[in-house]
Parts: sequence; C-alpha cells; structure tokens
Amino acid sequence: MGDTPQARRRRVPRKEREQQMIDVAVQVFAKRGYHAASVDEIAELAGISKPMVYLYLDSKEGLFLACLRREADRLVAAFQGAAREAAVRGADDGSGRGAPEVRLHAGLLAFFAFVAERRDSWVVLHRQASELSETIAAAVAEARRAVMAQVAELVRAGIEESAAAAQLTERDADFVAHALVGAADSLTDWMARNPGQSPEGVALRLMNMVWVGMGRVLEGEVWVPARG
Amino acid sequence: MGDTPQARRRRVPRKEREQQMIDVAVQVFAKRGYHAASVDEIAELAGISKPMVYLYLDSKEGLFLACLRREADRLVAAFQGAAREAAVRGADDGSGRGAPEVRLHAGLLAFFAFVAERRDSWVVLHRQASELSETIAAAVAEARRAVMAQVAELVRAGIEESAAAAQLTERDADFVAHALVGAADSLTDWMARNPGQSPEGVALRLMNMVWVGMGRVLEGEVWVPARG
Amino acid sequence: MGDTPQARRRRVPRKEREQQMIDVAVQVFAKRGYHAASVDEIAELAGISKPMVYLYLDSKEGLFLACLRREADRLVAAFQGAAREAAVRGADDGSGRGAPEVRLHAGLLAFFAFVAERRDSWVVLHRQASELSETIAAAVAEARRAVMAQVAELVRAGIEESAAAAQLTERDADFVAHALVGAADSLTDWMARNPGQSPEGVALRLMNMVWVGMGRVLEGEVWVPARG
Amino acid sequence: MGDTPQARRRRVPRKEREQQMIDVAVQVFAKRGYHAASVDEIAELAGISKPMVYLYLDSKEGLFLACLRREADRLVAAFQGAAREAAVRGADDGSGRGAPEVRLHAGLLAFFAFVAERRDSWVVLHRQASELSETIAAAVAEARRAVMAQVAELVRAGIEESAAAAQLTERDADFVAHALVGAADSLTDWMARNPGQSPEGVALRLMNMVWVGMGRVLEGEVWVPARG
DNA sequence: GATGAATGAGTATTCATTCAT
DNA sequence: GATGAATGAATACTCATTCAT
Repeated sequence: MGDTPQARRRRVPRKEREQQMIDVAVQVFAKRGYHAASVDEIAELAGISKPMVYLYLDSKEGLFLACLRREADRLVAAFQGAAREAAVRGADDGSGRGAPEVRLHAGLLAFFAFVAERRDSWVVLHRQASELSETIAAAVAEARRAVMAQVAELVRAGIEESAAAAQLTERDADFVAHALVGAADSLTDWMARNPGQSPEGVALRLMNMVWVGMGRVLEGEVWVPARG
Repeated sequence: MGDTPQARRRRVPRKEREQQMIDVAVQVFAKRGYHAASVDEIAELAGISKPMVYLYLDSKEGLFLACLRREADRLVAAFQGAAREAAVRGADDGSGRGAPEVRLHAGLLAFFAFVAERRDSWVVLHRQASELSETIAAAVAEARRAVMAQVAELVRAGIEESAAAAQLTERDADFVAHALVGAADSLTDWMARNPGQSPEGVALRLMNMVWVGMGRVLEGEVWVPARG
Repeated sequence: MGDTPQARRRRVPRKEREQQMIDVAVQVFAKRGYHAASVDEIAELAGISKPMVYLYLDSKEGLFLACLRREADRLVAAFQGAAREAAVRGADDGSGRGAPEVRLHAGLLAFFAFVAERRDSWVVLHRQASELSETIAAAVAEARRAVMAQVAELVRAGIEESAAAAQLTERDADFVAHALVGAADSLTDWMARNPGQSPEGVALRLMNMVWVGMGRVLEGEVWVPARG
Repeated sequence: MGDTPQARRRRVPRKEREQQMIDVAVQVFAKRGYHAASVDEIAELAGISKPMVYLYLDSKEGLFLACLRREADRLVAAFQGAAREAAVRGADDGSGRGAPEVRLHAGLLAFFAFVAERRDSWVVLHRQASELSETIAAAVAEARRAVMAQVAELVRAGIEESAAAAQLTERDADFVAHALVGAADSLTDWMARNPGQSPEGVALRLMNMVWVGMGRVLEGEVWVPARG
C-alpha cells in the first residue's frame, strides 16, 4: 500500500505543483501557440488532472500569464543582472559606474545567451506564432525569406564596394539584413506610437544609424568590450 | 426604394467577389488573429454567405493564404518597385545603376510607407499576434515595454555623454531602442540558422554595427539621400 | 419532486455509460441508417451531452464500430453457443460430437431467434439500408417484390406439379422464393470472389442445391432434428 | 465560331440528356452510396450544370428513382425474357409451356449474367452499402466473413461424411455457405412479413430445403437443364 | 489535495437546392 | 436549352470550464 518514493507523489505542496505546471505549459505554449495549446494536453503532460490547473491558476489565461511573468522576470533579471555586474566591474574607471555601452553590451550578451538556452521561454514571450498550420507557417516563412533575400542582396552590394569586402562573407550580409529587417519591423511599432513621424523620417534615421555604422566598421573602426 | 449603385450588388463576377472577400478577411484576421477570426464573421462583413467563401477559397486556411499572398505581393512590389526606380534615377552616376544604399533607402521608405498606409496588411503578414486576449496582449506589451525601457535608458545614457546630446530627445533614444530590440529579436532567427555562432559573437557584431553607427551620427556624420 | 431511483442518474461510471450510449445508438442507426443518424440525436436520447460521446467513443465512426462489434459478438456467441451445445448433447452418438447438420440446425435456430428478438441489432449488422428516404425505400421494396413475385410464381408452378401440392400453401412458395432470391443475392459475392465462375455454373449449382432439395421434400423426405 | 462535332454538344434533346445523367448517376451512386454521392459530382461527370439535373429530374431523390426504375426494368426484362424464351423453347413437350424449373433456371441464369455484366446496376438496386467509410466497411466485411467461415465449416463437415466427398472442394463448401447465409438473411424478411412463424419453424424449413438437397446431390442426383 | 464525470457554446465544413441571366 | 452565382440548414467535432465525490 505504501507509496514508493518513485511513484508520482501525491499531495505535493502548492508552490511546487504550480512550478511543474508552468514548466510544462511553457513548453506546450511554445510548441503549439496559445490557442492551439489545450489545457488537456498541459494537464496530462504535467501528470495531474485538469481541475488542479483551474484551482491553482484559475484559467487558461491565468496559466499563460503565469508563464509570461515568470519567463519575463527571468529574462529581465538576466539582462539587468549582467548590466549591473558590468557597471560594478567598470566602477573603477572613476565615473562610479560602467560606461553605458559596456552595460548595453553586457545586457545584449545576456539576452542572446538567454534565448540560446531557453528557446521556449523566448517563443512564449515574443512569438505565439506557431498558432498557424504548417502550410501557413511555410507560406509566411517563404514570404519573410523573400524580403530578407532582397535586403541581403543590397547589403552585399554595399559591402562589395568597400575595401574590406574580401574579409566579409555571405553570412555577414545575412547578419546585417536580419538586423535591418528586425529593426524595421520593430520601428513599425515606434511609428504607431509617434503619429507625427513620416515614413521618410523613419527610413532616413534607420539608414543613418545602420548604414553609417556599417560603413565605419568596414573602414576598420571596431568596438571591443573592455577586458572583464 | 431604388437601389443605389453603391448598394451591395447581387451576382457579382467571381474575381471581384474574391477580392471583396480578401479585403474583408485581411481586416478581420488583422483584428482577431487567425484562430480567433471566424469564417462566419468574415462572410457576414463581406455581405455574402459562408458557402461562397468555401466555394471560392476552399477553406479558412485557403482564405488566409490568399490574403497572405496578395499582401506579400503588394509589399514586395512596393519595395522592389521603389528600389528599381531609385536605380534608374541613379543610373546617370556612371555606374549604370544607383548606389546600393540609395536603393536600400528607397526600399525602406517604401516599406514604411506601406506599413503606415496598410497597417492591417502588415499585421496579417507579420504578426498574427492579436490571437491573444486583451488581458494577455496587455501583459505582453508590458513585458516588452519593460525591456524597451531598460534598453532606452542605456541608450540615453550613451547619448548624454556625447556633445550632441542637447539636440537629441527622448524620442531619439526610443527610436534607437526600438531598432536595437527589433534587430536583436530578428537576430535570434539568424542565430538559430547559424548554429556555430556564440551569443558573444552576435552581441559583439550588433554593438559594432549599431553603436558605432550611432556614435558617428552623434559626431555629425550624416547620410542623406541624393536629390531625386 | 423526489428523484426516483429510476430517474436518469448523474455521474455514472464509464463502462455503464458506454453501454447506454451503444444501446441507444443501435436503435438510432437501425432506424435512420449511418449517415442520416445524427450524433446529436443519439446523445439526446441517451440523456447525455455530445462531448461525452466523443470522449468515450472517439467519433461517429467509433460509435458505430462499437455497436457493430458488440452486436456481432452477441450474434456469433449465440450461433456458436447453440452449435456447441448441440454438439455436446449429441456426443453420445459415439462420434464424440454431434452430427454437422444437427449443429448447423442449432446455429440457424439461434440465428433466427436472435433476429426475431433483436431486430435493431440485425439491421445495424447487416443493412444500413434505411439510409434511404421513405419514397426511395418504397421504390426499392417494390422492385424487390416484383422480383420475388416472379420467382414465387415459378416455384408455385413447380410445386403444383407435385403430388404433395395440396398440402402446400402460398406461404411455402413464398418461403422458397425468399430463400432462393437471398441465396442468389449472396452468391453474387461468391461470384465476385471466384472470378473464374461463369453465371451458367452458378445458376446450375443453385438449381441443383435448391430445386433437388425441394423436390425431395415434396416427395416426403423430411429431415428432423433428433430429440434434444 | 462554329462548334466542331467533337465539342461537347450543346442543345442536346431532353431524352438523350436524361439518359446521360442516369448513366453517370448509376455509376456514382454505386460507387459512393446514396448519401455520399453528391449532385455536384454527378453533374460534373455528366458534363452539364446542376440546374439541368434539377430541371429534368427534379431532385436528388428523383434522380435516384430514375436510376432505380431504369435498372430494375432492365433486370426484370432480362429475367422475364429468359424465362419466356425458355418456355417457348420447351413448348413442344406438349404442356404448351416449358417446365417451371427450366424457366426458373433460365431466369436465374439471366440474373447472374446481368449482375456479372452490370455490377453497378445491381449495387444501386440492392445495396447502397458503400455509404460506409472504409474502416466501417472493413469491419462489416470481417463480421460477415466470420459468420460465413463458421457456416462453411459445418457444411464442410457435412460433406466430408459423404461418399462423394473426394470430388468436392473448399469452393463447394463456400458456395453452399454463401447460399445458406444469403437465404437465411432473406428469410429474415419473410419472417417479418409472416409474424406467426417461429424461428424454429423457419430453421427447420431451411434445413430441409437446403440440407436434403445437398445430400441428394452428394448421392449423385443431378439436375441438368434440357438441351436448348 | 485531487479527480472522473459532465457540458455549453462554438466552429469549420458540406450539400441540396434556387435565382437571375 | 443552359449556367454561374448564391444560400439555408444541417452536422461532426472541440475546448475551456465546472460539479460531485
């Protein structure tokens, strides 16, 4: 009659159960998207019954929000933690805190590391995209690739004209294209929030920021983080 | 009692009806997201019955793909058209075609104009995000804003150190933050596609491209499109 | 106001509910045919909601298959049980088992008893015919009757020539006609499975089996089951 | 502008069009069953538009009835024609008409020939069975086979006891089993129409008719049609 | 703390049938 | 004689959510 330690433990404390649920839910939401994810599947994978989910997290929405909050906190903590640490390390430069770009670089680094390690968390935070059927997702990906290809080609052309061209690869052009397209996409939101701004203004600003930067880099100007 | 010409006509030719359906569908998909959009609503708003949708576009998926294709074609055409036109205009510089950055700038401009004019199309193409309930969408927006705020603060700090600081506003920092975050997000895909790349490498590249560019701009280096 | 014990209970164990569903489904499928039967109707008659049907039996097809299996098992069990019992009873004839014809007779008897008692089960097992509207069903029945009438007439003519005619009625001719037509119909499948067989061969075999048998019977040869 | 003779003729006379439709409809109804057959498919295969079907045959039901009637007439005509012809040929035996069994045999022969040649017609007339999905059809076939196998085994056992066993094959037992099962199935209707009859009575009658006949045949009594 | 049993409300999809030309 | 355009009505199936134990 006695439950062995290996048996799925009954009567697990609330906090622990909640974390189990959220762990599973992050995976499922990332894999299927919010709508397509079913509470049934999450409950089953978590090894508990549906009513528990509702008892602890209230609703599907509550469950998703819990995922969102936990992962967002983790990401922010990683970013902030890294930036602060860099500040502390840089504090001996006399300014009392690290240079902004050092902190920014540390934050970006933490971000990319987070995403590399916890893809699911990032997907839940930023893209509930896979809602879409495979057919549709493929069409979307194709459309995106077409845009990317055009941009990449222009970038490549720009690079070729530079003296440093030889050292630069296809992959570099691709990198710049991704950054550019991502920036443009995101600036879309900035435009929506700043109604007075004309497309002309936005395009010009973006060109200045990215193209000039790229040009400097090609001319040999390089930014490197100070030794930690 | 007479039907005005504007009254919803009966017995419209197939091609025309299809465009009507797609027009409406783009709006609804943009507003609700793929899953939450119901064929019922689309049919009703289009002033026709559901079977017509299925007769002409085959399925909900078919309908969405039709939207996707039409809008993607329009966007690509706008981008490409602008870039080519710029190339033609620039042909007298002796190179036989416009400089790459001129063409890129024209393309970006066309892109931002497209998005400004046809928000729905862009949402359908790129973000079926609003799948999410208002509550969730708000939480997502909040999370994003938190990230944005941190980045923007670092950017502002960087700007402040520059001599040109006085001329630069809150809005400029926000612009850079959006561009940076968007680029970082997008580079997430680039990382996934280039498995060897370390987060360190990506962060460094991004810093170089954006920060150096920003620095140059702050120092007065400005890129301007040639007079058309 | 008090619930009688007979009142439809809530929260019935799964196995029991499944049997209730199948009971109702057999009736409805028999009455309406597979396509015309609606899961809605079955659920309502069973006093439960549709999702329960899908939860327990998976799909309309699954529901039908469950009916099919249960009734087929019952029929086979009845046939087999009767045949075996006859074998046991006849074991004292020295052969160690009953004569084949005794067992066959017992099986046939069980079959006819089963069909007489559980018409619905038989209809589900063998004829999902009532798919057809009343009008069509009537036309089909009429066509069948026409065939039957012709055959019956020939049988009657055959009987009349025999000495024993006086004792034989209209009903007997009808019996033979039904047996003959049913046999012919079924042999249609046998033909399909034995491609080499010519219609001539089949017709001849059937005549030999039935007509000769009928002739012997008319001449007074009678088979009777041994006293049980 | 002139229509070539090969082009699908427009303006075909009504009777001809009707026959075209019925030809196609018989095929489709046989292949899909009544419900699963769609007027769309029939119209398309017939090379005309749906409204024509409704103009000429009134409704799906009307279309099916037209098929039913035409094929039933053909079958009855074949059966009757053969029987009459046999009667005429046998008229010189002095009775003024052929012996009943000769006519019956001729009719059966015509029937099996009809079914062999026009499977679709027979399916429409007698079995709208394929309404069922493949999965279900397979389960039904399996159930039927199980019954058939049991019966066939008893038949085989009966045959083995006979002196003539050596000459008889597996296929013969199968033939008898098909005839028996078909007869039993059909007698099910006879029972329903003759309420007083007990299962016992029916089983006994059937045994007498078939088993005795089989026994005679095994003992060498053979019926052969007179030379035509 | 935990769950098997149960459902209301909705959604995509299909099809026979008719109208306007 | 012939058809493209259009629809009302129905149906299988799903899912978040809640009771009763």
